[in-house]
Amino acid sequence: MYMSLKIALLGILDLAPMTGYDLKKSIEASVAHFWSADQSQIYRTLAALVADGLAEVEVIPQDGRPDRREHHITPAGRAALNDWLRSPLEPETPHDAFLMRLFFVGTLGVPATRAVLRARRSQAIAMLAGLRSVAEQDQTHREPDDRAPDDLGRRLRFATLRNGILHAEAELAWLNETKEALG
Amino acid sequence: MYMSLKIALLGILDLAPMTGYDLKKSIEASVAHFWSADQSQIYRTLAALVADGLAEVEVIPQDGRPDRREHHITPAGRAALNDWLRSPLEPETPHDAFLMRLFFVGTLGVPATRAVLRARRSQAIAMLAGLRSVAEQDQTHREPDDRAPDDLGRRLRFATLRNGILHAEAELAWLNETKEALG
DNA sequence: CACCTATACAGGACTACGCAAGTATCATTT
DNA sequence: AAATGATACTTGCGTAGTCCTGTATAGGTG
Repeated sequence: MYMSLKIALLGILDLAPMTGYDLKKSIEASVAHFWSADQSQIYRTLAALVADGLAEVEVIPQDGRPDRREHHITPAGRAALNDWLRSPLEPETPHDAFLMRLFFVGTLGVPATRAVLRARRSQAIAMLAGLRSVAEQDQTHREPDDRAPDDLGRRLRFATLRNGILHAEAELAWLNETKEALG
Repeated sequence: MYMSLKIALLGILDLAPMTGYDLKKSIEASVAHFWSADQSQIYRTLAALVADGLAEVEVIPQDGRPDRREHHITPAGRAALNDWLRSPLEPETPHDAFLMRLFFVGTLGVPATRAVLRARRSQAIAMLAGLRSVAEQDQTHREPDDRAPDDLGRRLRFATLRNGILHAEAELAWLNETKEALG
């Protein structure tokens, strides 16, 4: 959890300098399946990066529109990013509201329990469909004979999608198993 | 995310009245695989429940030790719990620091990427072993001919463990697939 | 012409949470 | 005799995050 939005911003700024506004859109377009951030939180975190010397602002005047405050990653920022990427992963403490619901819903009886499981099933199916369509586009837009230097990065971005897909499938398998176990 | 610790506390207090201290231990013993909470956060949230009329305190003097401030769920608390259990599940916005790491680690090259995946593998194996041992104890301690009124609750508590196990297995399967994909 | 959307940012109010330390006493262990 | 661990709760500090509102202006749509 710690520092993760800072890292997300540094990681994206490492690919290209951009404004807070651009970052918000970039997050929605590329890492939304495993991370999300509020607009105001992005601006605040960006200000923190600048304060820490990890990013710098280049003001680009525009007419009509507000100035672009384009943020560039600094060498210190790149070092902080790389340090974090190589640091040990702290095992995350789980917070799963759905499992909590299931844990306690038994007192309301079998019909209420089934309703909770059905709702989860709908969500899992929607999630799976969303991930699959993004993954297909990813496969389609890919050059057939890609020997580009960012080939590793592309494979890894695809792998994060596959992760979501396999977990969504596991969730559906678990839902079937659990439905059976309720008789 | 919202209200979930309140719900966890109400859910546990619905089974038996207890102190904040007891709640901390109860959470560690029963829902730790999908929820965790800091001690001070438990006390704060408990105070909020009392302020909202969802729980009441019964002070039980003890000699030597501090008084037990035993918290009991109120009818309003039970109603709030049941309302939440029947409310629609808000789809959770994901925050997965590991996938973020993987997404950006490509710039550091294949060896650093493999290191990240290996670390994840160790964690997944440890997680799986932990869940399996809890699940086995659960199976063993269970009465063979259980027709108790809380049979549904017991099955659901077991189902939350199975959920964790299936996801840990899915994670390992994904790790194997991803390792292959890196060549 | 009114409304909506996009671009671009700022700031307050609030919730949730974790870490750390402090207060107090008894029982057990070294 | 001193350290530790269990019971039981409190307080302060800092981080991370959301929601909502406000400030501008340009361009397109009904």
